[in-house]
Amino acid sequence: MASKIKKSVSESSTDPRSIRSQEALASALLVLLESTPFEQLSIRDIVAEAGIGYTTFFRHHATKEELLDAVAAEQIRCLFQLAVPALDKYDMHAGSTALFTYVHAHRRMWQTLLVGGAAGTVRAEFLRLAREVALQRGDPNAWLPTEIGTLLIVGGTLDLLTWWLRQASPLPIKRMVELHERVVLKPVIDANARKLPQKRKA
Amino acid sequence: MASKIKKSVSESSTDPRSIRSQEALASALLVLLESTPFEQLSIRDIVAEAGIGYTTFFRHHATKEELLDAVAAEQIRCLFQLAVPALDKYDMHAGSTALFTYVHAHRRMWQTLLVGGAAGTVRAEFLRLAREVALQRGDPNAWLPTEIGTLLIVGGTLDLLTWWLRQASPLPIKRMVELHERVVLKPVIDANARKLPQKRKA
DNA sequence: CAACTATGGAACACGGTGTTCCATAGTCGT
DNA sequence: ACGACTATGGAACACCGTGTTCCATAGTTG
Repeated sequence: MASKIKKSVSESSTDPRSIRSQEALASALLVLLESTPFEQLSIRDIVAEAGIGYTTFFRHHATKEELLDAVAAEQIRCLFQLAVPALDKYDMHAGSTALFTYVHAHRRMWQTLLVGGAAGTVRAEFLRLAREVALQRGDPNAWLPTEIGTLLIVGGTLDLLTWWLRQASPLPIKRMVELHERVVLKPVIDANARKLPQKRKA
Repeated sequence: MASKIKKSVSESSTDPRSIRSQEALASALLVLLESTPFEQLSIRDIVAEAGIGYTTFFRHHATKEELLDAVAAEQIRCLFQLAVPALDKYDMHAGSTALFTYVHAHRRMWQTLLVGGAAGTVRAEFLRLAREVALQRGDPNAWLPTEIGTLLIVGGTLDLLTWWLRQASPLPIKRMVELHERVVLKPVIDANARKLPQKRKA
């Protein structure tokens, strides 16, 4: 009882039992998300699927949203690594291709994360990550505010991905990459390259 | 007790009392949304604000989501009317300007609808309306699938609006319209118009 | 083996949902 | 103004999910 400063539930102990519980919760959530919208899941559903006790849930996460955040954040980090090059004018094609290829390879999982009720959370997390990168690279003097460029690229990319994941017989990766580059990436990159808010013609 | 086919709560009676209740609920929701995220609102909160009985709520809406849908749908229809011309290549500027002007005039309300927890619902409803329009106008042979064009324009526009509504000291309407046209509308319209790669110039 | 720690589970308080039943007050046709 | 109709408010209720506390137990570590 020495220190009572923080009761943060994210202690992430190294105890095997703790780790097992955490992983059981994470994969249980992913399994359930394949058949049920997130909002409709109760904590009891999740612990039942995970095979752990109800009380134990709260020893790891304060709410089910927190669990979702943790699960989604990890998957998103993976995807984001691949997507970053797409922000680079010269690596655009490679980045875009890697992105769609990866999503296609894990189609089912991304359907549950992007098409289902978790979409809002996922989108927010992506934006958070993207903002970090954009802050370093962004040109403060660009015609297009960095914030907006980030917003439109992340938003457009996720919209495109979500649409793609909904299709019963989806367009080929090549085609999606082409669309992505031309309608999402290129317009923003072009707008970014254009400086000259001051000297306006006529 | 003759027919029991449907218990649809959307009877929308013409009885003055019924109408008063409906309107009280709608404006109560809008008031509460200005201070509280939608998910955190209980039906009890809403009926208290509206000054009607708890039971009465269920005589008009099965869930609070249904109430939100009804309220949002009406506001969205108004905004959409103004936004439609923006989809037209030649009315683009007028449509875009009308859109941002209208939102600015009702800034507070659109903040509650677009920035808060209702954002998902609003986005979905916008898309639904846009799809109707796009289906009639869309060229099935265009390089860009109509669905995707719609998706990107609606998504991009709402992203832009949401960002704008978040700003403490927002950019002027003129500037937003310029951004909107160049980074959201133009790229899609261009992609729609041509089947070949094109050289864009500043 | 012994100290530690995570777990499972029961019991509980609390709050929101949605229903039923009924007395009452508002509405409408005549 | 009167009577038939209908929406309302409210109480009582069943039900379910959340989140806590307490404690016995099983797993972990040295």
